[in-house]
Amino acid sequence: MLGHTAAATRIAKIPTTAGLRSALAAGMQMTLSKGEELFAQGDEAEYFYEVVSGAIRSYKLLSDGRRQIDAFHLRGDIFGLEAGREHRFSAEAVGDVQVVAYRRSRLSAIIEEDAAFRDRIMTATLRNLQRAQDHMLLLGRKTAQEKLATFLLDMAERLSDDEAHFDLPMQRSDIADHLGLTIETVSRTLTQFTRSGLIRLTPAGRSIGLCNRMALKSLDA
Amino acid sequence: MLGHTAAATRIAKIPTTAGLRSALAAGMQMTLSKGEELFAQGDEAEYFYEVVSGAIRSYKLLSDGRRQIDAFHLRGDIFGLEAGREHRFSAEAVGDVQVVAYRRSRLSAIIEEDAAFRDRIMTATLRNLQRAQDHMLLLGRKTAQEKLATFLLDMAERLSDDEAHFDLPMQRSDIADHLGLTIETVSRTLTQFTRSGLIRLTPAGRSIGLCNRMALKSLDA
DNA sequence: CGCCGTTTTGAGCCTAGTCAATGTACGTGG
DNA sequence: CCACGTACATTGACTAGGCTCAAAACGGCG
Repeated sequence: MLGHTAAATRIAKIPTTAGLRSALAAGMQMTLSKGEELFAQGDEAEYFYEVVSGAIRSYKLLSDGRRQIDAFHLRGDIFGLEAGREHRFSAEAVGDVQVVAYRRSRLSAIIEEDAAFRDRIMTATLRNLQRAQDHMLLLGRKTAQEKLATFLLDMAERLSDDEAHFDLPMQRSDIADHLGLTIETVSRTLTQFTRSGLIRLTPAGRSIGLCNRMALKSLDA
Repeated sequence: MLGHTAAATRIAKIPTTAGLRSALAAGMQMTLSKGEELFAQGDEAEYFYEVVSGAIRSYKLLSDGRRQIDAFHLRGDIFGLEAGREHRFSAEAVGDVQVVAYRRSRLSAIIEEDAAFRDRIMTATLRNLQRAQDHMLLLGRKTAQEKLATFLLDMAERLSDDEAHFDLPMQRSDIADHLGLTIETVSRTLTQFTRSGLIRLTPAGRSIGLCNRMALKSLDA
């Protein structure tokens, strides 16, 4: 039904470098290559993560394979912290990725001792919630054009310095499963944007230039 | 375009009773009647809230009036806590509601001193995030039938003791704006469920009995 | 009893999905 | 260096699920 592929391989959770954030909030740095799975829905939530470089997609699946990517996590984002014992969604590397893993069992100790780290966790969690709320509005109420416009502006803000040009780390099927569309609709809408002079696409389709941010903003509703 | 009505009136934020949770986590109890607004998107986020009884809808609007209700908050739910200074969504009473308001400015003090309350806040926030993630899957990838099946099972779990019979606090337009559908589709799908013997609807359409939870579960995907 | 808000039902349409084919970039090995 | 294979993206023709517009039915309440 949907463009879901991702034959991800499980990665051994072995730290490559030991990064130190603070005495207690020690994190293990790890590297994942394209498509590798960080954790799967149902896995014990022993760690939570911070992205150092690259992009992580976190997603849920329906029994028949339909996929919803609820977020792309980029540099600085913290994710994978759970209220319960198990991860409620899966997470994979979109391209090559570096993350820092924090032990959840140490969380209460960290929170008790390190006020700054506690604030970061709380703020990051609240920001994830905010993003989720914005995204529910997009999924439930925006048209395909509006969805793509919102997505492009968001990616420009998060990926580029000049807000005008950036390289998408993910492929069309990821975008489709994030926006609740099909790859065909994503492709068609981007072509339409190109023809209208809103954006400029490189042949490979991964590099994007925003030519008319005003028009995109107005499509964003 | 959508079934959005809600001519909500602003409520004066005056405590009716003073409820005490713990020495520091003092909350003001307040009562709202049907349709009253607790706060609006853009308001300063001076308080966050816990539902004592009734239901709160929290939602976002697009410029043309399209509405997405991202959550219904029922007894025990905590909501309205923000990372920034402003509320990122609006909140209204679905019916008559009692809530407890906590001052956000006291939050850091509370967190510092009261470990149990801190855990409740953190857990509540993480649960809100989990609910949001589940709901994104619903909005992005489920059919109308699946959406309604999921919704009914969720409401049964949260509203009824026997998980078989309950009264919906909200009207069709609320359900529609929560599930990313129109009121017509909600109504048609419920009629269809009734004809298939999955549920039983009282004339008013607000009281619902689940006759075949198995079948609903399988629709839930 | 009659009004008003809400829900239900009906008919037709449109946006996005499905199915299928073609095009393009890139890596591999002869 | 080029032929080939694979994965990804684009385009086209057609379909369908859910939306729109419209009207009728229903329930609650003054």
